[in-house]
Amino acid sequence: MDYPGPGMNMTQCNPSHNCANCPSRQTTEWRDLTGAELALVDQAKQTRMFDPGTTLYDQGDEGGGIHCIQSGLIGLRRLDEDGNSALLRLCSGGTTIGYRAYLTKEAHLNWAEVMTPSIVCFIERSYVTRLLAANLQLGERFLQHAIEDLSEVESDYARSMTRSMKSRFLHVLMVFYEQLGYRDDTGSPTVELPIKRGELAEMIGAQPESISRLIRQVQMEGLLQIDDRRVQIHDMEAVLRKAGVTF
Amino acid sequence: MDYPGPGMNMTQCNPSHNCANCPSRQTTEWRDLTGAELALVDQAKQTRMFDPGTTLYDQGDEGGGIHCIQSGLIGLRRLDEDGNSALLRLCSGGTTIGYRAYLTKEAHLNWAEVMTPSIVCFIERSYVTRLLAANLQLGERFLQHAIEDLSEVESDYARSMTRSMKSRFLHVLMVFYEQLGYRDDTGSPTVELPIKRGELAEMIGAQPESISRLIRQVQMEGLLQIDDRRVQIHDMEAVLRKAGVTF
DNA sequence: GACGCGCCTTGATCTTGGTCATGTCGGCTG
DNA sequence: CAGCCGACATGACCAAGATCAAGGCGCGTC
Repeated sequence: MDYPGPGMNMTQCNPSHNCANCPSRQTTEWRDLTGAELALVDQAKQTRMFDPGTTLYDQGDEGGGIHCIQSGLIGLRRLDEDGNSALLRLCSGGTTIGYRAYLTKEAHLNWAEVMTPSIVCFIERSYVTRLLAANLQLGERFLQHAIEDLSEVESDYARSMTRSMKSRFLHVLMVFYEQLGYRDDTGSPTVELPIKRGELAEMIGAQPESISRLIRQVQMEGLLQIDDRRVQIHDMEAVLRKAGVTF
Repeated sequence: MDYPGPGMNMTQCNPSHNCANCPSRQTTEWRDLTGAELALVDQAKQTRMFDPGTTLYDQGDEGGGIHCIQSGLIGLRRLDEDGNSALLRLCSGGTTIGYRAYLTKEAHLNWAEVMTPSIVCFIERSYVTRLLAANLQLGERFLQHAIEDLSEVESDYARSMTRSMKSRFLHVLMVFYEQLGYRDDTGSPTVELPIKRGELAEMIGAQPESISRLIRQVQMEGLLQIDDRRVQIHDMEAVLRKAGVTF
């Protein structure tokens, strides 16, 4: 595991820090653990740095415990029998993944691939079990997480059945803008995409060539401009409308 | 509300029965309630019979409480801004729906339409809250339900991105066969579809015409035979393979 | 510098599925 | 019985994307 190089878009964190001062903890299930419980997690967790392209767990692996992303970007992929892969979701710092396989005691249904240099903690099954028994709110937090994931996937699913590639493409751009967007020097809404073209394609069930064509098309329509991974939105109104985003 | 007519494929149930002897209760979240808790549900619940085409709740409605399907078939639909509708899921007896809106205190994201004559109980928010406080296992049951729904929707979502219409069509037929299938006099695997063509189309994000064409196509390939709503599977092996079902 | 490689783009062509128009069948109603 | 309506089927045509093939560009390595 190399230390992530300069220029990478990630929070620089000391991997040997403890949970009590983890910048991401407040958005995780662990947010209402007591000091003693937190100390248990600290003692139990294995913190590691991962390079892009590496794997946290494979589809079919036994779900030994829970991964807690401190920083970076993790993609959850699903592979079907014919080798087609879909990128179901991207998870960044402050998210736990693998909780479903833990709770059902079944194998992972997805495959977790590191997309950008990441720091991820792993908490082994037996410790999670102890924590769940000790802290009743923890179970509620997992329920809440499951419900949020469910809402989001269900929306994505409905969208995949009713909207065109273009609409879905614009939608993922808007999701990235919501998470990472800013205004550039000229005041234009701008966002740096964290993933490459082929991965964008996998997010909407398209081929990479279609993404290229969609980019050209929406640029010619004057909706936005994409250079490399920088997206400048020129007509936010129209983009939101075509993406099917409600106000 | 008329009493469902003869010939409909539904469990005949006295709508004024109590939960303790409800045939569907063992598969619901209420399965481990105590006698006293069950009595509370009995007192609180409103049981009604619904005709096909009627609505349990609309997308956007406030999620007042939880619906518990005793018998019949309920479709959960999602409508987008342009009026396109997707049939996300079918729920039958022994399932609770609307728990997400209850738990998040937000509006229903979907729209629940009655597909076949159904008997459905409604339990008002305040009673569910009392039950959740009284019985800790109940929360776990909802967590379990959310996780099962999540797994299923995620699989459907991945399938919608990676597989063709034909594969997805065969897949829904297999799901129906799994739930309702039987062997006819000649021993052929057979299933009576509970919904019409247009609704099959909505389940896979297609148009009704495409379903007609798919039917003709798979019949000509010798995979199966469909007359009206009766499906006879001739080559189960091939159907399962093309549906992407793993053994 | 030459080469290879990954990522991206583009064009040509083909396939899939959508759209539109029309027709049939069966059941229901005046 | 005539007329109507909803569900389904079918054909002709069109459009959105996939597929296949080729090439450009940036970057690391020998």
